[in-house]
Amino acid sequence: MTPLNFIEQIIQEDIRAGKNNGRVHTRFPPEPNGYLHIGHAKAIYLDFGSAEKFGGKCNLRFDDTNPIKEETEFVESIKEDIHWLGFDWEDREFHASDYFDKLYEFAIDLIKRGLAYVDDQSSEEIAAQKGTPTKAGIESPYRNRDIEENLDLFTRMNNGEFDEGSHVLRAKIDMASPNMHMRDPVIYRIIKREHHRTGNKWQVYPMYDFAHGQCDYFEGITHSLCTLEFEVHRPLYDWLVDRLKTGDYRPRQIEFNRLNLTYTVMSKRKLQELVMLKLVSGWDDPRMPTLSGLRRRGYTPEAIIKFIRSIGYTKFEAINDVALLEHAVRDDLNLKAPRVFVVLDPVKLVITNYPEDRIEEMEIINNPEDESMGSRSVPFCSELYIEKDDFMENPPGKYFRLGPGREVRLKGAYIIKCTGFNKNESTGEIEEIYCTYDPETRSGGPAANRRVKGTLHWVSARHAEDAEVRLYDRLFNHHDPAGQKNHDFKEFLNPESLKILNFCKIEPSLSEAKPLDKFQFQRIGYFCVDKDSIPGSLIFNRTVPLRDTWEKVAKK
RNA sequence: UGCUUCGUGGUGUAAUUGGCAACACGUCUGACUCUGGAUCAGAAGAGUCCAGGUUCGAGCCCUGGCGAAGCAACCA
Repeated sequence: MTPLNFIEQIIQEDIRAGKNNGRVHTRFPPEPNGYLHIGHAKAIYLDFGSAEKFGGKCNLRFDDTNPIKEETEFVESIKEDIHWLGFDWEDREFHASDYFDKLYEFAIDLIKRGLAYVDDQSSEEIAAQKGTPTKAGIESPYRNRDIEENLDLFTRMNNGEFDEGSHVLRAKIDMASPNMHMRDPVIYRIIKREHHRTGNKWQVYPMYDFAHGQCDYFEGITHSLCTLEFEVHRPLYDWLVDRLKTGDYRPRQIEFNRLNLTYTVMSKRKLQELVMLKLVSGWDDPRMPTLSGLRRRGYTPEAIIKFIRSIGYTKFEAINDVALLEHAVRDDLNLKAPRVFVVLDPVKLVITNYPEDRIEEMEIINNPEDESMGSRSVPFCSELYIEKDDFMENPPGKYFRLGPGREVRLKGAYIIKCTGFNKNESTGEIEEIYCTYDPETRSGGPAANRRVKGTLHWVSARHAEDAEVRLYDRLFNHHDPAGQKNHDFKEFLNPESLKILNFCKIEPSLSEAKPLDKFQFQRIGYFCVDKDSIPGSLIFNRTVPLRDTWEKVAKK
């Protein structure tokens, strides 16, 4: 049992205190103006997870109060991503726009109670009167218009009689409040744009602050969980709910820290910028922290949830090390991903004493972590490919792989000894390596236990197929690209975040792999079949490399 | 010279009627291994932003500082 986070503790106390008859009902309220990212996954896990933990429910509610920014395309991707993560809202899919009539009525009610007024000033004038955080604002000349005039003007605003920006409806609260959000906030503005759900029914649309708490109230939400930047909105949230509610029930807003990850950016605006400027291939580019990007990269929902559980929920604005995310996905894929042989950067290896016309089928275990995943057979012959990296002409002592005169194990096959190599003298490149094999050392054979320093993966040159492999790395080369004063985050894009390898050699069993299938390329990393693959021309995305201690040794 | 919130190993999170600062990631050893993976064993690393106070005893309570973030969209 993991201990309850501070929000779950509050919920538990509310239940004990009998608030809202002990009900727990949360909501996840995305704005359909972009794709969900891993920060949303943190909110989703809290919203759906805590409801589930206390026997409550969680609604999906699209916060679609601004028709300029929102589109149906995003609604579909958001639903797909939530389901992918493993959560379900059953029949409770709502939209803020479902409540436009009720919100409008409430606005009328506030006007009638003398708590809202129409302001004819421009946004610049209103902003100028708002004051600053350290200086009180001044009241609008329209603040004390009479109720009938307000009613008439607001009605005409919605009838389309006025231009956008010419009038707004404001709540009448306190222009001297130390909280800027209480200084007569705008609650309705004129927007003459077709809404993706209500069409042209409305000419006025409520602001976020005028919609969120009331929608919570209409839906019977008990705990409205959001990120820290809404902390200063809470007095306004409560002010509005207080004027709307008729009984004891009331929703409660609680704020938690948003998710920040090192070496990436998390704001929707910045992600959108990367997409628009084509600095990435799209919202689902495998380097993006979007859920669709992570999915395409090869992340599993289980890995994402495990990561989110490990970072917790607090009020401290943290930047989480992406290494923790990478650990979570390795941990998950280690148990799930079948092992296969793929040579990324091939060099030909010829076994000179192996009969040229002979082919053996080697039985290879699919996953040493899970026997139930069985085994497969991999063809072996006298011509193989191994990694260029796995051979050195003059290897240092700590190098456990192949070099002149050295012995290594070919995994699942034989021990071989290097007898020579062919080097292109003009380029310095090794073109072919020559070895002899010891027939007694076949895996499971009489001399199979002989110890050698290294084990290499390989593929048969006569059976291998070509594939494209995309090596993804961190999108940025600064741990906090968005947090650098006087620098645009795009300055820190990592020019090596994608390397494409075109003639990688894959073992024959992989030819039937389907998009999203995940594998461990033995000794290299975890990879996932890309959706752009077509039969006979596979593309693999690197999810994350294996922990590689040789790489560390080599750097020293 | 406002309001709100936050300061615990490198990173993140615990320590819930005050009781030896714990866990995970990362780092570094070593063992094992037909993946330089995984697994196993171990180590280093904070005395809790600072200064006072209450107390037998303070990360936790009190006072005063310091530092950081958010807030001045007809965005959410």
